[in-house]
Amino acid sequence: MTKGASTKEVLLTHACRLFWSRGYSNVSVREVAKAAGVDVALIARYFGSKLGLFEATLETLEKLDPSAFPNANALIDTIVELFANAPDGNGEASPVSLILMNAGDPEVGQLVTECQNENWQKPMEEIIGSKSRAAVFFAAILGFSVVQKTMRMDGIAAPGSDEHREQLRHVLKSALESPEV
Amino acid sequence: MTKGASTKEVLLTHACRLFWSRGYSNVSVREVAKAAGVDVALIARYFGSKLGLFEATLETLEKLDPSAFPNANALIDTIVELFANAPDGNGEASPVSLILMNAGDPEVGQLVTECQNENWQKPMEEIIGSKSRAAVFFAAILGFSVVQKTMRMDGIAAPGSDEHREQLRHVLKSALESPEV
DNA sequence: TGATTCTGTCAACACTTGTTGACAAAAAAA
DNA sequence: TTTTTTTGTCAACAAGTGTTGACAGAATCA
Repeated sequence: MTKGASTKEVLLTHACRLFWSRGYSNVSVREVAKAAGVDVALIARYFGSKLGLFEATLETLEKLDPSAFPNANALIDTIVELFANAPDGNGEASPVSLILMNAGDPEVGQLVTECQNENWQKPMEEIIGSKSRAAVFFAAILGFSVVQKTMRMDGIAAPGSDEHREQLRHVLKSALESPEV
Repeated sequence: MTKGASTKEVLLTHACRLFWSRGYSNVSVREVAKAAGVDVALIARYFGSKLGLFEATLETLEKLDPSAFPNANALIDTIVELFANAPDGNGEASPVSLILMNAGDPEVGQLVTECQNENWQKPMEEIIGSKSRAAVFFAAILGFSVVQKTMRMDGIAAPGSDEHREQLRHVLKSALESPEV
């Protein structure tokens, strides 16, 4: 447990790691508590409930800031580097794992969908300037993320390599050229 | 319950619908049994266990037959029509929801990954003739599927419309032009 | 016919789940 | 100091989980 961090913070840290890698329903509050090295009851105290804890993990996610990107190409650059520098797949949080892994539970699924919409989708639409292209753009990110991080397909080059950057860049670039509807 | 179908078949039908739409861990055996209108114990009898029942649902999935596709364009045509004619999102089985919804449970995740690999990925590689392009191709299908069926983004045109076909076709076509690595 | 297998019902099992409230120790405030 | 608030511990609850075995009726076979 991180030195100096409060119990609440420690719980939140481990909850993020566990929920984001294995999904809401595959992680029990007892497991989170154990990982954090504290008692289960403290989750109820600090976050009200398991769902409250999950919500708190969502709130730690940063919102994409449209003003930080002059155009869509700058967005692509950032995303490409983000994927290139990501540790390759072990319990790493990614938009996609969050969304789909939790789509099975209606209550949780709605939380995740709203979070995705506010933090990523809307800003992307603003940067890209097209609702349909933004949707296709996001689909590309999502698909690539799953195939790379979750499924570890060997058709995808090693993260960090030039080939990997080219693959992802090509996908994102062509998403921006998708037909507007 | 479908007239004339055996109990085992009825169970399997409802298991497919439930598991594929909400994921393994979000569906209990009692729920499957109730939907099928039979007793819970029959699941153990006919399928051995819950995991056995899930495995059985995977075995009902058709393998993609490479010999049925002279080239990659034919594959695209088929997929585009598949998506166009799909009922829009209610508990419909799609490769993607299967894969990610169940990635949280190691045991289940492995089953799904193997199934995907055998039934779809390998045949696609054979048709496309490139491992890396096949991976990107699959990523495109996956991303598009989630965004359309699970998230229902309104940037994606209505399934069945010409615009929808154009969107998907563009995505798949450009995946085939991705850099080989 | 009787015997045997198939099919389904029921109650219970051992276990995990999220959640709660009583209680103690430590810290802060009076 | 005494009092109050914070922080953590413990045991237990009610509900749900997958699974099991004993049992009864129906169907099949001898």
